[in-house]
Amino acid sequence: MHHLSEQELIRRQKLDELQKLGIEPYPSELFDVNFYAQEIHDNYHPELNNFQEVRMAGRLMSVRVKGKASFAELQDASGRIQLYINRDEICPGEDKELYNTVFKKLLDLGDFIAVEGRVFKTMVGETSVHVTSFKLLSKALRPLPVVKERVDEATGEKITYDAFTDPEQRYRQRYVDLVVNPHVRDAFVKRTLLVQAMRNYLNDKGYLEVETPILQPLYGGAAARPFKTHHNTLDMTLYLRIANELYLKRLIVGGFDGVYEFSKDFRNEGMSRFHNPEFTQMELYVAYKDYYWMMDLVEEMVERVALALHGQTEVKVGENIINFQRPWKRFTMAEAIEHYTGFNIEGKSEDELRAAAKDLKVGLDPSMGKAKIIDEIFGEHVEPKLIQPTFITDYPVEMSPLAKKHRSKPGLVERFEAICNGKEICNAFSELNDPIDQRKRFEDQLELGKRGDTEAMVLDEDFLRALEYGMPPTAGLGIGIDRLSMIMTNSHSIQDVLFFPQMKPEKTETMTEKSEKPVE
RNA sequence: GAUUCUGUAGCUCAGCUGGUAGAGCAAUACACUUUUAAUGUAUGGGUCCUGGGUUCGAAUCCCAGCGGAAUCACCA
Repeated sequence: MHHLSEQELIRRQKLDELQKLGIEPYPSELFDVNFYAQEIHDNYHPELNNFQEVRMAGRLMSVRVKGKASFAELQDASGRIQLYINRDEICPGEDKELYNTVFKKLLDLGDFIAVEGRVFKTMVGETSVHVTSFKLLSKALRPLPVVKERVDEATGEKITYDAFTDPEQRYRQRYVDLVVNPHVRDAFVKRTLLVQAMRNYLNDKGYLEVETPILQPLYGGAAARPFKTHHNTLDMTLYLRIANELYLKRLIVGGFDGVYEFSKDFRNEGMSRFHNPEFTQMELYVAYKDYYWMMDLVEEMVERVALALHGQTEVKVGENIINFQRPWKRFTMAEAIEHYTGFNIEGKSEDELRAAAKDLKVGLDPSMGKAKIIDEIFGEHVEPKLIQPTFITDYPVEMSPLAKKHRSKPGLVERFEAICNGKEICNAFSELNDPIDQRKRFEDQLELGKRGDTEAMVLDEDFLRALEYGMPPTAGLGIGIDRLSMIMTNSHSIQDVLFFPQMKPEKTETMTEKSEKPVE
């Protein structure tokens, strides 16, 4: 156990004293809450005399003792409400111990308590609960950070004092962050609303939410390095999925018309404010559709998400106001690159592209093929400039081994990405369903792998077998839930939309076995 | 991985060119029956991230390590 601070020792002493008084600090029986702080604030009217029998529970977040009466603040799942506690009402007889000792001395900030009482407005106009009885529900042995707020009378702005801001502590002890930083809680609620809005939209369309393997014998469906693990009984290598694309397509082969999955994916790559080793994508596959149709769906779905979260299509992100109202701009990749660099990539050889990249000061390494070079130019000179939601279409075939050849433009595939606030938020294609072509694309990937591309895809023989049985023409989509959440909640870092972002171990002693590097 | 910044009380932070630690909130005690960053008075609380080095003397200077943040590069 860690070294106990003075305050922690005092709280443990109080625990003993409570028990000596016959008060159980961690009672078992339920407490039947009938109202939350928010609904009282929203609906209490003194002239209606409503909320006269409330039972509430939550954390005690501040106490102002004023002699024989006290004010306190109770924080429940919806917010805070002030409590008014009068000694002689809590303790009608001669024995004032419940007020003088239990309430004033043995309760601490952070304790969970239950109260019963009636709602009223104080002389200053603060809606409060006049407490008629209270009960300890759970004693807190560690002090929470004490964050105080004041409303500036001149400007009406909220001023926060002693905010709990240290990023390391906030992420490592997210439970504390959530208790004392209401805006953190709001961002996570919005993330959940976002997922619900998408799920409702997809269910309304009649698509089937499914689950596919996270542990996969072959990793596929994206260009990324995987996490590798081992199954003892089967004595075989398994990978944590980097995508679920190939499994969802197998389900389309199996006869489902529309399937989707909110998928935790894992990529063994660098971390940054945009990247966490595990992240969430929603992948959707719909039979008999193409990528034009899918663009319409994405616009409609994301617009609906913005409306669900903000009640409007405009969302403030950093310095920008982003408007998700349909229709979004659409450019081909060649158009976009030419627009921002003046260079036309169409019909160029690898050497010509390499030379152009050099002129544009884009760093390359020798393992990069034609497609990768184009991707680099795009990533450097175009993507960061696309702030409003924009579709980029028609990618080089080499960088899209699972997308169908373009119906009219040789060397390209029917693929689009939506870019927003300078970052990709989704990736979609008319899915490649020609098994002969798919096999050739996998073989090209193997070649790239031999050239040193560690993210090249591996050949999945079972997936090819499925395609050989026949897959209908299908439109597919992957949409990054974390990225979209960041935009929709105006979050600077992915850590602000993940409850428990990946971090280094806290102490060297707690460090588990140092993992071995996989031998490739 | 590179560069820059950073680690002091439960929290937020001061601490100058080296002289053995400070504030506000929180805690403890007392007062106060409609306060709200409540107030007033008093008190306690520190492995100054860790380990070395320089020095009569290190929170401060130097080296190494551990943790964190920002920016940059590859990936969603």
